[in-house]
Amino acid sequence: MSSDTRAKMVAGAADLMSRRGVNATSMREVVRHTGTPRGSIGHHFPRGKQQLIEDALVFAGKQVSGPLQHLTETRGAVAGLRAFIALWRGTLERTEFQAGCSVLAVAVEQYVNDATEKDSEPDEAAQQHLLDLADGIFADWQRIMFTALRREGVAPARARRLAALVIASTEGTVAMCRAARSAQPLDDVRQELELVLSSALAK
Amino acid sequence: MSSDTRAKMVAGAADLMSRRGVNATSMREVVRHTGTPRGSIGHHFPRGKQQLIEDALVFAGKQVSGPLQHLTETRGAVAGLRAFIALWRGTLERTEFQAGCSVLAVAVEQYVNDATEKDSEPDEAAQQHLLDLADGIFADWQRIMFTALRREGVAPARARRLAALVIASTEGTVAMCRAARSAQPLDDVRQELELVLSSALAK
DNA sequence: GGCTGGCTATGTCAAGCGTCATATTCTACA
DNA sequence: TGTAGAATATGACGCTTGACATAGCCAGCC
Repeated sequence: MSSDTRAKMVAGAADLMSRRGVNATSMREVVRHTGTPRGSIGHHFPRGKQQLIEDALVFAGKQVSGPLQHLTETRGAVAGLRAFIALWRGTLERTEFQAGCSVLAVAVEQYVNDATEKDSEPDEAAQQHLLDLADGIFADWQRIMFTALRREGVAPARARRLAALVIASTEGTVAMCRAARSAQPLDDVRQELELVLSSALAK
Repeated sequence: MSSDTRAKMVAGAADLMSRRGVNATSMREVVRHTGTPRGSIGHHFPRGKQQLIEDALVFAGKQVSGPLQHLTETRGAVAGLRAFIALWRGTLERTEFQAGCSVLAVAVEQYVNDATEKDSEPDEAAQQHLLDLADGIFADWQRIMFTALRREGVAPARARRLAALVIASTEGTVAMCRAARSAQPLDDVRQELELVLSSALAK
């Protein structure tokens, strides 16, 4: 099957991006890492690395939003928060704190493509597109948490702020855990976030 | 003065790192961007790019911890939180949401040096050192907030958790603001964090 | 069988990278 | 004033990168 190769490339790119970031992830390393043929890149990704990154991003986004959506719908906002954090904790510990969030990597870095030429600007449009994609994924996660809070009676504005707090603090904490090679910050933040959410729900 | 050139290189590297990330920041671009002589790199940074990054990191760390420490000491934890967030908001808006936090960039990326050879491992020790540095800076900011909370009567364990929440959520929010090209998440998160802190202080 | 079209394999290319070596200029002190 | 040492300028080297071109493979269908 052909799309098997393509899927492996996308997953491998997402994995490498979450470990090394966007610019440190080369297409050659993706194929090395996944055992996929180098020559197939041009076939599956005619727009090159930019396209690979885009696909890897939405892949990574769905990997999170899937479980998150399911759990908030079946067991509520607090359970969703716990699952969200547990999911990142799992990623961190499974990889010995080497992998983080590839969406955050895109939001923090600036993708620069070497093989672009002579126009005045490097590739501002491409970078904007990646940022739009990352923004959309963050917004997606936030919307899931927002909906769960609304369903449990939290006022719209408050729900928006709380959802932003949950997503942002978790993302930041994952990066800090990577630096500290410890999951302790995640536990600390989870504890405080649970307090905040349950107190907002009790009102 | 010689150290003037050196200081400009460090500041320029910190700025570029906060915009593009570690790997997308080349030494050639640092000297281009700062108008400093390329040949001086070897003089001021005998250990090369690794050393430049390290110096830029502690430079960026101090730029934040200075004001943060001063404000928490003179006006308390909540004022410190407001200043911390206002500081990042200023950076975001001044650069049209192009610059973020260079410490976060180090925590999210993996620095890979091209010009290393033939040993089995690339440069694991160098990367670990950068992570240690970033971890130390995060811990520094956290300690300042922790101390302020303690001074205002918050129990040690709680103060540690709250400090972690403040730093992590702010870092995450800054990255999200970059992706969204909007400071709205920062406002949302600031509002919720103020609620949390003041309620913890009221106890 | 033969052919066609989706894949794969491999090599080349220009450009950028960090580092090093060398040459030149500047500067401060004897 | 003379001179040593710091600072700067410049070019070369080996390497990797993304992109592209060419050629080989191997199904499925006439």
